Amino acid sequence: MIRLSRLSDYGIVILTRLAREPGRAMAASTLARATAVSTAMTGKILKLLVRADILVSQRGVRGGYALARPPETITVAQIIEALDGPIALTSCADPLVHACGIESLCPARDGWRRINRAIREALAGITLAEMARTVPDVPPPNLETRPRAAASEPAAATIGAR
Amino acid sequence: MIRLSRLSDYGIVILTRLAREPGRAMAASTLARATAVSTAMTGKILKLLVRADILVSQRGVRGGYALARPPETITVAQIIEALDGPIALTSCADPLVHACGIESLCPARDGWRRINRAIREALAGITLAEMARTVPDVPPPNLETRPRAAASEPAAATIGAR
DNA sequence: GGGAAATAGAACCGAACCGGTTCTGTTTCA
DNA sequence: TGAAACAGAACCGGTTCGGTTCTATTTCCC
Repeated sequence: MIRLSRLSDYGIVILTRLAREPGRAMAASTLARATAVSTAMTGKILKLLVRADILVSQRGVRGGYALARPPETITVAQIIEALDGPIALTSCADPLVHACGIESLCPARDGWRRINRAIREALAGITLAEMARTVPDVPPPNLETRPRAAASEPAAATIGAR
Repeated sequence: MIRLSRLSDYGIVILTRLAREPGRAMAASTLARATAVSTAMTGKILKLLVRADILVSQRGVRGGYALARPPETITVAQIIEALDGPIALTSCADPLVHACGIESLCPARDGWRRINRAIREALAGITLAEMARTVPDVPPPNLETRPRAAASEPAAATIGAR
């Protein structure tokens, strides 16, 4: 199956959490608890998202992370690109990389490009705001203090059956 | 980056080749030569595609592989599912698997489903016929006898930059 | 009828990649 | 000045993937 790396997987969960209170900044440790993603992993992800200008960070004692822009303007495609690099099923379609060697002959060349574009557009069409909006009406019961037990299973669990 | 396994990568190339002459059956070795994919790999892929009813096979001396249906009815989604299993970026959205543990709380749950659907629809919207149709007008110069040199690079080469 | 050609299927292996951790450095605030 | 928090890089073990190899079975043709 096509699979999303856990980095992106967790990243989206974390951002979704932040998007529920767009103004508020939260510390990495708090976000880790809120999403049941390990603190180390959370930190790694948050740093990557800062570099991609999706988050802004405040260092120091009262520091934390907050969305750099309104969640309506952040797309899933941007998040995945920030965490896992360019969205392209095959580099065949990447005009920069010439790994193929038989590009000019490759009968599927244009097809690849088409596929990649379809995927990218699909992911660019979903905003973080939409992701956060789909939370059930019931205000999720105080995730922050949820017993650590639930954390044994990673938040947005794993990947397709192999 | 979201990445497509080489199985699917090569598979699409191979099928594209077959789709250029939908009626004709070709031996695995011939297809391998035509696509510059190793014979072993080609064989593996072809067998999987037969199991998925995308190809039909004829055993024995004059055997070979041919499309089981017109290329217009074969979608990229079907091909990928045949070779790599179900298309789902995360199993979070798979109603069968309950790996998450905190499903009912997961704020991104519906979002995942939305993402997965978008991807699946994008891939289901591209048919093998379309892939094959994009071959440049120039009839590709007799791939069957192309010098083996070109095969040092795999056909539809690799995957996003890491 | 037998052998060659071709597919079917499973098992196997090395290596790259990924998920995850740890450590050190820097910034900020009280 | 020290604790809390972010920044960044290095590191490591395990899983998975790409690819090969081997054996069995089918079919055609001489």
